[in-house]
Amino acid sequence: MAKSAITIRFGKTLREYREAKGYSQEELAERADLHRNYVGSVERGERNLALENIIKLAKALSLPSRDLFRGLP
Amino acid sequence: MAKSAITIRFGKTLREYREAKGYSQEELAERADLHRNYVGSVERGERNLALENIIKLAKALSLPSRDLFRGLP
DNA sequence: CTGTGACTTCTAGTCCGTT
DNA sequence: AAACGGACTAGAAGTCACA
Repeated sequence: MAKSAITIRFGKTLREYREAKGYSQEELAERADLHRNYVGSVERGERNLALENIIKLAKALSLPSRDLFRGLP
Repeated sequence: MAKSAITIRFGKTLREYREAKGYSQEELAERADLHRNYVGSVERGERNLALENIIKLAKALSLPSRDLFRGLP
C-alpha cells in the first residue's frame, strides 16, 4: 500500500470526477480497461499509479488528464 | 524500455521546461531527488513514470504538475 | 457496488560503468 | 553534459476471494 498525501489527493479528485459522471467504479474500470479493484484502490489513495494509467482514466472520464492534477503541487 | 506516444510526449514536455529553466539533467535530477540516468530516460520517453515522481519533477521545475500534461489526452 | 488483504508478475527506479 | 548497457532491488500492475 503506497498511501501518501499525493496519492490520496489524486484519488479524491478521481472519485469526484467519476461520481460527477455518474459512473460506478466498475463502469469506469471497464471503460479504462483496468480492473475494478485496482480503480478502487487508486481512489482510496493506495496506489502510486503510473502515467499510462493516469491517461487511461482521464480518457475514460472524457477529461483532459491535466484536470486530475487539480490540488496537486 | 516502455516507449509509447504518451511517454514520448511527456518526455518532450519535461525537456522543454527543463531547458527553459536552464538546468542540466543532472541539476534537475538532484533537485528532484532522482537519479541522473533516470531523468534522462524519462525525457527520452522510455519510462512510464509514476505519480509521485511526476510531482517531484514538477516541484523541481517550480511548475504546477498540470503543466507537464500539456499535449496529452 | 465497494473495501480489503494477499498474492504473483512485471517494471519502475538505482547504480555501476563506458561512449 | 548527455546517451546507453547490465544488473540489481523496490514497488507498480493486475487479479482473486470474501466481507
